[in-house]
Amino acid sequence: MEELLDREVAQRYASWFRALADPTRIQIAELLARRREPMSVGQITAAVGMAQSTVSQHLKILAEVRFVLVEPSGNANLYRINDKCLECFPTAADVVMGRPVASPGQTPC
Amino acid sequence: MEELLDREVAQRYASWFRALADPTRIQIAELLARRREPMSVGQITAAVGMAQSTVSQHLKILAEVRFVLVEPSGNANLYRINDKCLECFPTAADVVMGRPVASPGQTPC
DNA sequence: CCGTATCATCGTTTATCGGCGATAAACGAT
DNA sequence: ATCGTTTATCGCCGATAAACGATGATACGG
Repeated sequence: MEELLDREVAQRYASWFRALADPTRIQIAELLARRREPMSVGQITAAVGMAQSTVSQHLKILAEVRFVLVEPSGNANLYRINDKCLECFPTAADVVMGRPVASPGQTPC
Repeated sequence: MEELLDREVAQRYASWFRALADPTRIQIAELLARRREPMSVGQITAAVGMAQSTVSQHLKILAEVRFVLVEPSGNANLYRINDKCLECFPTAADVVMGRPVASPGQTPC
């Protein structure tokens, strides 16, 4: 009879980790995080060196968990890192790995 | 021609995130992190409420990335959280999300 | 030595993922 | 209105993952 982390919270965290459970998405997220400015899908595709449809799919997955944000600009779609996740995601990693957090029992974002 | 995070580093980070890309493994890791003491597979199985073989498989995945450590004790196998990953994993999350890190260009562990 | 307890591994089934090419949809410009 | 550009979506495939039951290995207690 051990207490477990609430299943729904675990589900949410798992979805965040799953979004980064692919090396290409890691590279895309890190790229967008380093250049703080938005990038078009074409630029990202050129950088990654994979098919455009593949990159678009990865961006969709990253956007679903709101690690990246979309902003249509004229014809192109611009993606940028979500500054809020720059905080809440590493904090979630702390929680899972057992590091105490400022407001206990609260989800980090 | 954009610079990307090195593919091998991205692969390693992705393998870490993938290990936590499942709610059951999140719960197991958080449980082991909260109780800092080792637990047997039987105890963990009872806590999780899934088949023993399933829990064993999850523990194997967590152990492969060394988030948890195994220590055979008599008959039972005791699993505990790896204190070193309590540091390096959230740091990896920082790197991916673009937060500057103490020694740049170095992997966190 | 035998039985029990504990855990890992194997084989199976079902579902999801990651990649691609092809196609559709939205838009600006001509 | 049509064309070219840009992005998203669809269909497909091989590979991987998650769950289970059954079987196998290893240690302990009679």
